[in-house]
Amino acid sequence: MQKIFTPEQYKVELFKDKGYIRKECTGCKHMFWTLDQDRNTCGDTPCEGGYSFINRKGKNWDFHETISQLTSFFEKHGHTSIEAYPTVARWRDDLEFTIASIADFQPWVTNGTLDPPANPLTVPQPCIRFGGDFSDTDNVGRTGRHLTSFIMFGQHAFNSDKLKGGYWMDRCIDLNFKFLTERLGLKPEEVTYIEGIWAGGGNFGPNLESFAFGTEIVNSVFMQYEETDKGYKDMDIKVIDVGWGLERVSWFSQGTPTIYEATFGPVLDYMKKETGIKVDQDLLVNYSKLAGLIDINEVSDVKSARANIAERLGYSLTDLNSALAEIEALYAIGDHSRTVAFTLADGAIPSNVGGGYNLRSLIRRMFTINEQLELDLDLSDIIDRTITYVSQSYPRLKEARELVPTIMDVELLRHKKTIASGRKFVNQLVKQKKEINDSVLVDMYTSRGIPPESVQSIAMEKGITVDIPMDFYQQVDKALPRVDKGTKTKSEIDFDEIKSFETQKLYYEKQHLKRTKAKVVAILDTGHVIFDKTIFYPLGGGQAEDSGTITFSKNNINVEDVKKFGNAVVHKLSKLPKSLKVGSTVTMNVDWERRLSLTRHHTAVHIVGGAAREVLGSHVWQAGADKTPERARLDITHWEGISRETLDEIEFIANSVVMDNRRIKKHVLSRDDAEQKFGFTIYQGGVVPGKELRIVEIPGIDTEACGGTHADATGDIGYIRILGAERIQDGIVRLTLTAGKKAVTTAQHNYQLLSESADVFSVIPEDMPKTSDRFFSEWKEQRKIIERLSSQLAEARIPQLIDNAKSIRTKSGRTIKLVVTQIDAPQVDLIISGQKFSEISKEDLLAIIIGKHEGKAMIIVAKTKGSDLKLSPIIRSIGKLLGGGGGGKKDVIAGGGPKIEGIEEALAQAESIVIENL
RNA sequence: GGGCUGUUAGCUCAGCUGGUAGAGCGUUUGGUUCGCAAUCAAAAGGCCGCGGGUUCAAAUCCCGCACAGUCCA
Repeated sequence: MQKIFTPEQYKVELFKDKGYIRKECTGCKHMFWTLDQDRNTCGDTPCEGGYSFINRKGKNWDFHETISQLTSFFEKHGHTSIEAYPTVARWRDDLEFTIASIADFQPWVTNGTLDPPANPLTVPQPCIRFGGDFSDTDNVGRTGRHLTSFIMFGQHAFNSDKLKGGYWMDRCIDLNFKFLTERLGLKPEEVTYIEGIWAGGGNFGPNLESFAFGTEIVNSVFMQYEETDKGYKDMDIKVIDVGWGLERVSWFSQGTPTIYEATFGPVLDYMKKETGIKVDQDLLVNYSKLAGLIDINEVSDVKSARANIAERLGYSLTDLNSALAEIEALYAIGDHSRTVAFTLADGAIPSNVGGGYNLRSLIRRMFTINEQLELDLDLSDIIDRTITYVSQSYPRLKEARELVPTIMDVELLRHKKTIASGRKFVNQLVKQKKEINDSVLVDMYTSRGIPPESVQSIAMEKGITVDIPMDFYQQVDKALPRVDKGTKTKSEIDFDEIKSFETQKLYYEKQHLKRTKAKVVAILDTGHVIFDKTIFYPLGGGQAEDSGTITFSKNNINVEDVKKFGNAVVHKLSKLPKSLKVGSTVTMNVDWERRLSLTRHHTAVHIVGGAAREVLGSHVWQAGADKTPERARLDITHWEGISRETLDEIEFIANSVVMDNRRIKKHVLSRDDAEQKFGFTIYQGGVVPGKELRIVEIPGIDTEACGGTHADATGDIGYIRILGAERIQDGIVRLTLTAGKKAVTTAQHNYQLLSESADVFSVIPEDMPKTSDRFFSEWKEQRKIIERLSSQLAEARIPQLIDNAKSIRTKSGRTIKLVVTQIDAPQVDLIISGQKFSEISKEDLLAIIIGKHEGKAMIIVAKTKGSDLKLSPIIRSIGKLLGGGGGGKKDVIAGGGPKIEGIEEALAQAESIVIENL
């Protein structure tokens, strides 16, 4: 593979024109390009011995200025600036969050299905990375440069035969050089370019990284090849993928000690003022220059890297840590606040699963930092200030403003509960004198969420030392089940085979067409058929596919499945007549009842979603939906369960919209117009790429980009009934609903249930709650009375039992008094009798009570309290006669069996069994 | 998506390898006290989350479900 990357390939026009020299770095041995004859190192941080731009006087661009500098520069050079995508990557099933600017265009634009919104383009894309090399969360704040959210200012050009406007390496590096020198003010000889190979996601290509003053400023990637089974080949669409790290550019231009001062500006200043935290500025600057050497890829333990730096600065590690701890805490909070603001604004909710879990962990980290360093910051307020600052460039962050305090309160409460329960659990272990070993620590962490450090400090208070094993997280990993990466089920249809076909979609153009003629254009090897046009709606957008029949030469053939691949709609038929050929004309008939029901459910889902947003708040996003003819499901983001009262409220609004009989507008708009007019909430089902969007607008309640079938007016739905809500996971509530005829039959069925129940009590349905409540409390009262009475009854038997005792002599020569009797009563009853007997009787008394109750035989054997008689063998022998057994450890033991016909024999043999066994 | 915990009195929780459901706090009543705090005594308060199964017998064992917590992807 290396072979294809020749020096010639990297030699762009700029290098030729300006006379760049290609050299090998004496440090890292990488090849690099420079104008400086005398330069021997590539420019990368380790090779330069740290950052030299810190405290350097530069252009001093703050966050917002950096965005506008980059935007205006590229606009000037023919790029279109598009609005950033949400940070929650709804349009992708392989990502939770947007992690790079190019992610906006994957997979549809990069695989050629859809044209890019503009070419070339730039996009100031906020990206979220909770882990990985770029932003190991634990180290955010400590390395001076890591962030959990950052703006990747994407500079992209798409190159293919069809697309216009693309460019390749020459122009890209030319622009790069212009920006660095003309805008950022660097001297040409200060900039170096390092050759590299970038690979990811099955693609690879050359890249050139731009360096100056000991830091990488930007990486220009040229996605050119894709890996296949037979090696590699040229991509159909070659992509310029340049992600300008916005914060990094801003930091470079300001020369502040860390990226955090450069990025969080006024928010960081406020936190410093509020907490009174001051830092030794010289130390911070000196530390920061060297901090660039911390390579978290190679030095997994940041500690050892810091120890190294401490030594070079003439500090002990402890002193360095304590000198920087507080300011680093503020950095981390600044970073986390921004990430929380971005993700909440785009509809993420903290959760126990998925990306929401990352968000929760991050919020908890904020709490922990705030507590441990006793910063006493109002975190909701910090996030709010972050929103104020960042929203100057990203106005939609303001969406999160209302939600922030609620979410933070809910999360804080939860966090406190977890900590409290951990404390209790540890105290218990200490009290029980149980050893707190490694496996206990692992268990505490994985099933209760209590980190080992907490266990340690709680145990410490009790004077117990707990050692945390060095490989703790490896042990955790080991304790977890191996994750079975499910292989994707391959579609039986070969996409390449049908890529070129395009079916006219009459289900959009003539939505009410129940019947039409169509011509076969292809019959696939798999037996699927493609027609020139279709009225069958294919599975998609959470809406089930249509069914119906195809009439061909007087045959009615069922349509079993309809799917869409690219622009082709593929039908699976129940049978394939031999005479059916390409060119044959058929008649299509759609099952209209089914379609109508699906349509009503789909529109109902939009209305209910809008109503939920109205009632619960603007944080409500669709997290999934499913519509079948029977019912519809709508998953929405919300942090708590929804009560029936609230559901009723939502249902009421939804039905008011239905009764308004509002006209539903369906129009195709350009993406820009649609976003401009309706905002990003149109992407409830995910961002749909492409220049044009099909917009379904239900005035006053909901507008979405949607490809489903919809009613013409809300009144067509008839009636919407929300059946229930369940929390399918933290942060997501699933609403189940029906519409139209199904809603009516459901309501009828519900009433039937009520009325049948009411019949049982012979009351009218209205009285049911009162009546069932009365019956339940009466039942409870009576149960108590029965208990009391049977206990009295059981007690009353005792004197008689003792009087009837008969003296016997056992095999071992012991004399005891025995009473054998039959009492038919519940077991509990007999046990009470036995117990009273045991308490009252003196000398060696033994009672055997045999009885039947509810078709089963039971035995109680009771001895005088404190006597040493062994009862188990006796009850087992008698139990055998009844087809069962028995046992116990106290003075009164119980047993029994299903054979009630054995009772007489048991009574008869009881005495001899006692003699035999004692 | 895959695991692991948990669910018992109004609250916080015990309940060991199946054999009559318990404690502390709170509540009510009564005593001591001018009254309160405090303290003593007594009482009330449980479909042992729901549904199945195993067993003579299930809060306890097994299987579903619901709800809650938590870890990993």
